[in-house]
Amino acid sequence: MQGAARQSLNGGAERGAAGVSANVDGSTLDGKGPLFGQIKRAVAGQILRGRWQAGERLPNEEQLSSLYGVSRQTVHKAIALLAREGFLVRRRRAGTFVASVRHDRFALPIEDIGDVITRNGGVYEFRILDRKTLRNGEGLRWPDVPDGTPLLSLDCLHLGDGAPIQYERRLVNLDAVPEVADEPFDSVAPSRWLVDQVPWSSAEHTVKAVNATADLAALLGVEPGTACLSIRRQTVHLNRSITLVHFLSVGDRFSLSGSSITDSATELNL
Amino acid sequence: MQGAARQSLNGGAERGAAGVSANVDGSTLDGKGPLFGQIKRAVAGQILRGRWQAGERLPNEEQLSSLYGVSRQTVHKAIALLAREGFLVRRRRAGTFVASVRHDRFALPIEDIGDVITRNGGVYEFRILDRKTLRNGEGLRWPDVPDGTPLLSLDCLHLGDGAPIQYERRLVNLDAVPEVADEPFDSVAPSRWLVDQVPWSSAEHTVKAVNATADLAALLGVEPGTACLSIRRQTVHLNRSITLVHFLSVGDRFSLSGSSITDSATELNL
DNA sequence: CGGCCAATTATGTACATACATTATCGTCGC
DNA sequence: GCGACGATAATGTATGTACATAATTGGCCG
Repeated sequence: MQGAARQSLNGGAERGAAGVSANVDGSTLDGKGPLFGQIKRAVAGQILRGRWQAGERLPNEEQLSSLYGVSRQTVHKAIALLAREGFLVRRRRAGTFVASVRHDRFALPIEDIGDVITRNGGVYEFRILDRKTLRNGEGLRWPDVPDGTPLLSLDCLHLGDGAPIQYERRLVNLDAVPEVADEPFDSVAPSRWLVDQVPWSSAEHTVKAVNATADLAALLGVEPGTACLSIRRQTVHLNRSITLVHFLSVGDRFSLSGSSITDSATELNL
Repeated sequence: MQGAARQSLNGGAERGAAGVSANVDGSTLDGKGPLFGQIKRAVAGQILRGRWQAGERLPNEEQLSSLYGVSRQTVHKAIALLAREGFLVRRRRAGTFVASVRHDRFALPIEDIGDVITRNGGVYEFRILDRKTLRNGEGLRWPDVPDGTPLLSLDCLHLGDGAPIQYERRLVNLDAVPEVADEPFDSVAPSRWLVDQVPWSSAEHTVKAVNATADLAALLGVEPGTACLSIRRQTVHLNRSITLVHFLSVGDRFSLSGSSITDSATELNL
């Protein structure tokens, strides 16, 4: 059907011929989905199968367009996407190269702990252990926020089926989110509330492993020294620091898992 | 200069006029960088500043194009990118909507431990502690690979400035990567070698915190029970499992850090 | 020989146009 | 009223064309 669509799109004859010449070279399009996607798969396939080696230079857009029998823009779109996904590196005038270093990242979901517990069929609760307002620099300091800024400090415990899973220590910038001062957090957890209130944001994360202190161990109901996953997150919105939060989770009750960021291979069905 | 470029691109008069009409609506382009980027910033700005609320419907491409005084394709490119980045949701015939749920993920870099140490000015070494070949199911089992598959098993220690940083326990599928059998790994570490050999792949990861066992603690030179970051990674290439690796790192000598996957906000300078 | 400058080449952006695709909406007929 | 069905409105894809931008290349000149 897609093939048929293409036929009707561009009066068969010419592009049909071009298609044939492409096949000669072993660069066949599979006819599934949009043309640019077919080009992506074709090119990615060459790379994944090692026919185009790392560092090697690809034919230029002009050549690829005649090779596959499509317009340069269509090739451009496909190649530009592959470049954006990290498969290729492009340099003007120099050409397009198979990326040599996989600047690989893996993606871990940032999820509300409540969602995770609920999704896994558990019963989620949270408790606010402590709540106070203070000014930055008095007793503690949040480096990325000016001294004297009013802050809301929250200590919170998240439980799944009654068992403590995660301890949360949070600071919220009251200059940036003054409404938070009036929120009792008796039904909705702070993290959830913030997600709902502050529409979009970027964040920085650090993940490490720590041994539970005596206090923390008591809260989480484990032996002191138990390994805990520590996730520190700072959220920024419109260049203003919104919240700084530190999650501590019992190692064997909580983990992060995810797949490679470039789901291209999956996407590309290769 | 960009502004000037645009002037010369499209004979000043007409688009100049369109630009003015856009300004009336408060939707001014900043004139920095490519047009589609300006559109992205303008639209993302509306969202980030809450003028376009979650779930709300945007003007269609036609309207946006006359609003900003650019062609529909340019609008399309900008909007399609924002949609890909998760800011917008698009449905044919229905329109474009501000995404309500932030399907947020954060990205952590997967880097060669050697690179990390070297980049931080340290001296990197590694030692192969144990190397043997075996068949899957004999003594241990890698679930995603058929029983009986020949495997290479490697135990490896990574050191920074002489201090153990990370312990690596790895299985390599010899059916998928037979060349690995002949590689002595006396100068290049297994992870590095595999990255170089197996061109592209996707991977699954799990991160958690564990307490060091006595053996592990001895290897890493820490007290038994010290919190360690555990990263398990399974790599797949062309639907075949390549390698299964387990990294264990001393909590306070190693951490993962990264930023939100949608670096759009950063990208967009908002 | 070395450095500067101009030609060249490859990618990047923009517009116009056309047609494809897909839901939704409304209408017609039962 | 309700379902089928076609009109319609939105996004999605593809091509042609033109020009912008960047960087390599090579030649020219000192």
